[in-house]
Amino acid sequence: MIVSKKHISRLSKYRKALFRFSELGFVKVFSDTLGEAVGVTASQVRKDFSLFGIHGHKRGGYQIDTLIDKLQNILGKDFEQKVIIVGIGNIGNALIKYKAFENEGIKIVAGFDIDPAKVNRKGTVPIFPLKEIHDYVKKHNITIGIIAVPDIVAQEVFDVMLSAGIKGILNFAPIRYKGAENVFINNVNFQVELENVIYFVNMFKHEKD
Amino acid sequence: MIVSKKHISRLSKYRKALFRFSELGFVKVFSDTLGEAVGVTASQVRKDFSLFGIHGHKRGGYQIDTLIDKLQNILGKDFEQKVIIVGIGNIGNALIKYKAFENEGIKIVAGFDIDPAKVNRKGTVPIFPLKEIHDYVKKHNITIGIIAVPDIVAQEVFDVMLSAGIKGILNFAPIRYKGAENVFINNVNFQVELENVIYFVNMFKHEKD
DNA sequence: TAGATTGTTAATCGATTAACAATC
DNA sequence: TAGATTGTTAATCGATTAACAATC
Repeated sequence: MIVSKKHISRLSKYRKALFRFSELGFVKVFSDTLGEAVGVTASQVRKDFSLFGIHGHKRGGYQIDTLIDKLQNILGKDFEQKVIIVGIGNIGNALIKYKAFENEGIKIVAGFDIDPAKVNRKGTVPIFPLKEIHDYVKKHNITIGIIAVPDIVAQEVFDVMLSAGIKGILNFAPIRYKGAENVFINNVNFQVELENVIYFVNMFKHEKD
Repeated sequence: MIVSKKHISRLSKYRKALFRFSELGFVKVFSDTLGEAVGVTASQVRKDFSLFGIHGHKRGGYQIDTLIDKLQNILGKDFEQKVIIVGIGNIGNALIKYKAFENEGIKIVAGFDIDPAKVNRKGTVPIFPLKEIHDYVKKHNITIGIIAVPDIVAQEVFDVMLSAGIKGILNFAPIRYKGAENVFINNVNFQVELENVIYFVNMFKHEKD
């Protein structure tokens, strides 16, 4: 079987729950306890671990610290993951300041924007002109980027990022990219997510009639 | 069959593509054209429409404007959807300023925060103290809210929102809420989304060895 | 009419859950 | 040993795709 986004999303949640358990002083955990903490079945937990070659002890459950180690490794927490971001607008800025990344081995090392007014080479996270992205990415061996630019320029920015060597993108522009064969794209679309809430709330409303 | 998040997300994308087609002067569309534009199969398109009672013409495809009308109705675009947001930090602010909502029948009508320094009753989007949320939501009959507060206060904020009458939440706090039986929650988790990109890029890297 | 496209049913694929033998 | 839990296989569930009769 092949690993899917759902698998990684669950591993991420297991990891988080395990840190909580560990802080509470627990040393081992059972699949049903962990499943309950994360909101999945015990079967799901064991199946997921099995897929990634993670083994527990019959009757003894899983050792929390070794489990965390394995998940750290799978999720790329052994090294700091360097990420760049293009588009220093509202969302770009929010992500740069997003605290959760810092403690999670994810570091936004630089931002890029076409607007010269946004450039700031001396900030905690330096912001460079977009045209410098190629050299920066090559020089620092960056493979992951975030797109947070307006729709109209998204394809153009995407092309530049790919040619610079970016292999994976977290994309906030509601766009289907052309030439996306050799790059992993993960889309986040606020409008779609909100429209889901709107639909299901309205459904519930009408159900009651 | 029951309607899922995936259905609504696809309808949202069909809708967007249809507006593009319409602007280009097209009046009808076939399931395979629309599918290609959105990145799904023609079967999927027809199945989706069928589920929502949307009918085309054998041999004649679907009339774009009536199709748009139906989707507008399903996705709640007949009326302006009023939304409140709690937590006026980086993400909260970014969402308030997010342009895409404005043209899409979604309006963030008010923000709430515990920090008195954030309060601003006269802004384009007024910001009120959190304690006023109950009265506001009741008075304006709001059912949808966004949570963009730090993890530690998220459950508390959630409880207040529910007691005020909120029925659907777009949630940015990486938290599983207690007492979430009668409310629709849609979670957005930047860390998990980025960890997915990291995992699949690293996989690709190691595959090449 | 011949050809093309819908709408729906059947087949396939994938993901989750249940069951249970292995075993600590 | 008896009881509990893993790890894996089988069963179920759900979502997507294929196929094709209906028909414009």
